[in-house]
Amino acid sequence: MSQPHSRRESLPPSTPATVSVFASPASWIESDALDQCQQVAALDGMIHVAAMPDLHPGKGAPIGAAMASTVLYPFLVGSDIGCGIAVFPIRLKRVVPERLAARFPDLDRALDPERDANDPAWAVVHCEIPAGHLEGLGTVGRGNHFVELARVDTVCDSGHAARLGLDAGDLVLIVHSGSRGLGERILRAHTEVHGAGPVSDPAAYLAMHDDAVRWGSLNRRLMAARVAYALGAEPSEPFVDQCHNLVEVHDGVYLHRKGAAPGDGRDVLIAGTRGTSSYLVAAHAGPDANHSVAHGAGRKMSRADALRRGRAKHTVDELRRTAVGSLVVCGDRQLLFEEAPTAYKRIEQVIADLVDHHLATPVATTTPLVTYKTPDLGPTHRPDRRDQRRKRGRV
DNA sequence: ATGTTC
Repeated sequence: MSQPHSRRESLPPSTPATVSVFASPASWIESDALDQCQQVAALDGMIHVAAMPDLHPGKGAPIGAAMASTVLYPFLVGSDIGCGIAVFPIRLKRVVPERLAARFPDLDRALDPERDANDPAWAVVHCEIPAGHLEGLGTVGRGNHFVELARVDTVCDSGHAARLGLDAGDLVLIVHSGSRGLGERILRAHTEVHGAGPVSDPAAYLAMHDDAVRWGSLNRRLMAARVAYALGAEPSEPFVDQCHNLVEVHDGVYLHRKGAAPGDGRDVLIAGTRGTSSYLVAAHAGPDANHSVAHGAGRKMSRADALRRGRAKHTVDELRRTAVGSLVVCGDRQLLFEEAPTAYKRIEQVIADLVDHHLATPVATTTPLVTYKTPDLGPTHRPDRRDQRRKRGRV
């Protein structure tokens, strides 16, 4: 077993917080992200920072880290409070990716209780809408968010998979999304007064935070139902739904997760990329890892780099029809380059690091068939001037 | 990641 402390940085004696990086030397971790871990470790009240193998630099705080502290810092969770990944079983009669891709609903358009009163997706809502927040309900958002139809590929632990009711060849919907404008509003309200400082009233923040976590989970269920109906299937209960951006309170300690999934005995889907497999794992991370595991492959390049280098390296067509034969529904060219599989680390290495450090055990892999990002260029699309210029050139 | 955008 490789030691999680092999990369423990030397800390000034005045800083009691420890930093553990759960990655092998073979895994590339940007030094900026490690610097951010040290900056977090130096915050008042910080106890322990556990960095996952998908660690990469974020805005202020690193992404792919679980941070335990006696003080609650909203910026360590970020604006997308409640973001997570849910996996739903889905049964379809015919699986023709091209046909299915064309049937995905418009997940940029929110569900409106009045206008869409008859939408059957509302059936999955069994509670009040958290915070009464209707804006953006049922929408996927942007960035690394997606809704993916995938097929269970390799079953690594047949007993565990059977307990979940999963078998090789089964179809699933993977939904990665969060609390949209609600979480952003909650962080902004804090930041406008306190910046990156701690909350003065943890209970008040946590009440709003918990609403955003519930809203994010409900949003994933609503989207899964919208997609299931649109593809001619019935909605289903998720067998995995884990939030990787949140704060948990344990015995007076605030455990901030930022791109780090709960790893204490739960099953987690660790997302690959739009063009590579994802891994369903049984997570069993202990206190050294702040009870957390990775949440995905992790970015290897910044969005700006991915855009610049991707334009030289890829065509739009190869990003929309991937190496594994899956389709990517995405009418936003820039996003397509930013989210290119080559902009991410290899998911196999991330999983290997978790296994080597005894944080997780693979249960099954999934292979994408159709990944939805944002509505495709429709038949009514009229390219603007810039698009026309690109069309004549490479892109 | 988000809402907003002269």
